Amino acid sequence: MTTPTDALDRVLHLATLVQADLARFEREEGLSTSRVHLLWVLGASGPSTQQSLATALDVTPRNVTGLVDGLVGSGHVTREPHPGDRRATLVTLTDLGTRTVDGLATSHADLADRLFGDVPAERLATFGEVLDETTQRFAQLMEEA
Amino acid sequence: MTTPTDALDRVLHLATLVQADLARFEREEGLSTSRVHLLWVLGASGPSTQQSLATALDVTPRNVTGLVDGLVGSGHVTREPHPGDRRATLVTLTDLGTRTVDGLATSHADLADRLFGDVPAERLATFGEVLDETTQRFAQLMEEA
DNA sequence: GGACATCGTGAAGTAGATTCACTACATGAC
DNA sequence: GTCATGTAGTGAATCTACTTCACGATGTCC
Repeated sequence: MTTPTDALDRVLHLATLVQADLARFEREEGLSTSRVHLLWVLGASGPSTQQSLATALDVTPRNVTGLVDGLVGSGHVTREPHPGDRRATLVTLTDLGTRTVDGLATSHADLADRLFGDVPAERLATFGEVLDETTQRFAQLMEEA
Repeated sequence: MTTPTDALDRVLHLATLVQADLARFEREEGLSTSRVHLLWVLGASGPSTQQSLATALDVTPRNVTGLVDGLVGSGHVTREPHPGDRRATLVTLTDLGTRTVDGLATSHADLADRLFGDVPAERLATFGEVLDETTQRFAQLMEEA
């Protein structure tokens, strides 16, 4: 018998394990969680201003300055002038940065396959549906509060 | 159709949302994530030496010193002499600390109920089983590496 | 051409975390 | 007993992430 608390605890437990795997990736690449997060967002959204990165990462613009400083230093991104707004800079992935993001995506998909690849389609569908419903329910709870 | 990557992403997404809810709790209590984590461990294991806390939290003993300093200051824990080992100190929850841990447990169970309480038992069972199998598969992958 | 908002960054400070060195105590060998 | 070695906690110094506040340089709109 699975209780609601069981279910939540297991979700959190799995998430913790996956985060540990991410930490391994970070160690191998010599990058911190925050910097990898920034690279990931940059890979998803393309060249971005530091403002938009700050919004996406939910941190202050000042913090992004520091993270980008580090990533410029390690050769993962460059600061390019923004065409059309001389206040802003466009943070852009270098080849190294692109390879890092690709590697992360590959490793992520790989892990997903190894974890869920053998689950029968029907069970996986139920699993996904329950998660979806739950996430929606969560959003609803947030609105009420 | 739910793909393995979908499934993993949704798990991570839900975990992120739940963590946001935890952050709300922390703000309300005026505590940081690390300190709440320490309180939680302390609640689960009872009075502990800083060494064992360091192991449980997977941080250095020096770091525990700082966290306990803060929690002593806020009145959530006390440092008691260890009976039988004068090198060690026993970190113990105060009444306030106990109430905080209880509040966290309640809020956690509450959230779980609101998220999973309406899921039919059979679907919830499947959900729990898939998570369990996956977590075990993860442990197996770690051993191989 | 002002008034006002926006983009990035210097300065200063907080919290979590680390390593290294050191003191106090414990323990087992002799 | 005492001596060697290991363990518990902490001071000092340092790192990263993060914040707020102030400020200069641009953009925008009437």
